[in-house]
Amino acid sequence: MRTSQLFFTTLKEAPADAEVISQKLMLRSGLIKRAAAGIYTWMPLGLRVLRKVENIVREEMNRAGAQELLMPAVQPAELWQESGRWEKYGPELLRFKDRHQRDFVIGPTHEEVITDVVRRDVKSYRQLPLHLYQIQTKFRDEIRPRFGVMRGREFVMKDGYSFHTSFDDLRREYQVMYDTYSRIFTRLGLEFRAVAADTGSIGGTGSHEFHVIAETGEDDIAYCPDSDYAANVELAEALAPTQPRAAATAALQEVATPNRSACADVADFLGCSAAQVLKAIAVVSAQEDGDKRFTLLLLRGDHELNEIKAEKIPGLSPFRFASESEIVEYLGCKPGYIGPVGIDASKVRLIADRSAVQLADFICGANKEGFHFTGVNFGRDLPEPEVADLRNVVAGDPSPDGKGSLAICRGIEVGHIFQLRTKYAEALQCSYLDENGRNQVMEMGCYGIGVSRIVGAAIEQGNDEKGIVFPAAIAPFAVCIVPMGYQKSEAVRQAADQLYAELSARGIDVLLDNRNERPGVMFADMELIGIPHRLVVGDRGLKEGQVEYKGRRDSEAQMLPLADAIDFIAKQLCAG
RNA sequence: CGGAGUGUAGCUCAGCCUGGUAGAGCACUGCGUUCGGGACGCAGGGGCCGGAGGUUCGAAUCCUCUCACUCCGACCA
Repeated sequence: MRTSQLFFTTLKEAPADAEVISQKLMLRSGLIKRAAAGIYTWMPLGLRVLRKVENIVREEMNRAGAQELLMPAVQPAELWQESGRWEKYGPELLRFKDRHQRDFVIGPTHEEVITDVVRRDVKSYRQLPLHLYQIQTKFRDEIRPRFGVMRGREFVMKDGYSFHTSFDDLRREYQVMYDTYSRIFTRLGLEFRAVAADTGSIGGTGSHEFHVIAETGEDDIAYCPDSDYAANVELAEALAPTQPRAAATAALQEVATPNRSACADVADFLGCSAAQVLKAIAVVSAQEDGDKRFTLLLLRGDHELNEIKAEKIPGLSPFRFASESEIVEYLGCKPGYIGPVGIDASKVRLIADRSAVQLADFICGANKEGFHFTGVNFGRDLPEPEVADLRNVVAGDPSPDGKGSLAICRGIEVGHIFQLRTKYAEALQCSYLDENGRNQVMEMGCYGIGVSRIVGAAIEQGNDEKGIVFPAAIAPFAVCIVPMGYQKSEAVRQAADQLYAELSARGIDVLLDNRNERPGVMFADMELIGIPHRLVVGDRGLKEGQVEYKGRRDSEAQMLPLADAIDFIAKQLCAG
């Protein structure tokens, strides 16, 4: 392609509302244009990048034996009602009515549609296993779209669904996909990590997320530098301390802590560490009989509650945080000074985190505004509570695999694989006849890749002060030719045209900048849009029979004999 | 949903306090000079100052309402 034929415009300044570097650079380089909040047009240059990502994903999915299909973006409400998600999905699901007042949704995901497809046509165990996938535009009405294409409302996703006659076969395919995803992200040139994950709203058991490591990621990942353990902080287990609880030495004492309600403030005021303070979080859960059940979750003052872990405690789910008035009603005390001492165990359930229950001579609220207890001990001053893993792990915690300690980093979730089991197959009656002619519900897996998000994530990982540094595999063009005086020098024009023709003939994506621009403008644009390899053709070098080469990450350019340039570039591309 | 902020040219912004009928830089068009790191000069095109209503002789500017967008927060005591 020649720049004279390519519709692209670059900006010197990014729009003021762009927050993260990938968003700024995508807008400045003209890869995308914003149409509305979280909704973007992919311009020709950006679309080339998106297509390259898609094609790598497609190639690897096909290689793994999955078949591509394309499902509708607009889906009938009946399927969502059948699966139960019409009620459960919430406002992220964009719903609308057609002219006949029939309900529809714009698909945020396609479990319902694919299950409907498969249940209609798959009747026999002989047709299984089956893995179908699509690369398609999804819509989720996010509360706060941001970070450009990384949390857009409309986005491109590869979603695949596999169907099996047994859990064992599902697990086999799950492993195939784990390996396939690892290949995909490796080919894309991304620094990534596979992490154990919570299964979230889609449900099912067994799940891994694939994260691109980047400071601007929205997820915290706990990993062990000394082993291959990695998990989303949502899931990572906080092990119980190994040493026994220390013996009680202090006497229970009520102390005034006026206007100190936050744990850190109380600790400060009393001259100790927040780790010595017990934090009580009041939650309310609805019971089956409709009554409210009140629970105090006990954590060390320096730890954070992990709501996902708490949701998994029997009898607690679903829960919400107690309102101020409910706290006053149940405990007779304003929030900020509540604690587990002296409360009626028949009315209020006590659940302590594994680390919290380890405390001795600790500090907690006295259920009296402006006062805390010090020298508190479980078993002596209050009953032993139930114990559970309630908190987020923190850096330095022991790794759950027993091989060192955890570190925390940020990640951008670009892939997610699930063992759905029979959740949707059961709801939608997706079954087959086995060898004995018996009806059996299918086992399902589902596997997603955020195709458009990958473009943003790749730029978060690859950029410098000049602009984007694309991995070669997804750069809009592999090579650019920047001629010095294309419109003026016959020699330059001939050499540049010939290089262009030969590179094109080898199937290499090459961009010839034949604009009548000053060199600085061309250099700046080619660097901004992240072309990995650059050839500069000028009269100066041609006199010596040479052209200049510079890799996007190189600090210095080098001269090459003109005759060797094509082979040199081909070699660079093979090298990665 | 709560709080804060911003809406003026394609992009970045000034002007608003103290009302007098719209500006700069970048981008765009033409001409000329320039030409291996985002050139310069001259001449241009482009804005219902987010929308509606009000105050006023007169509103981008003051008041009210509305819409859009952005940021922060949404219970961790």
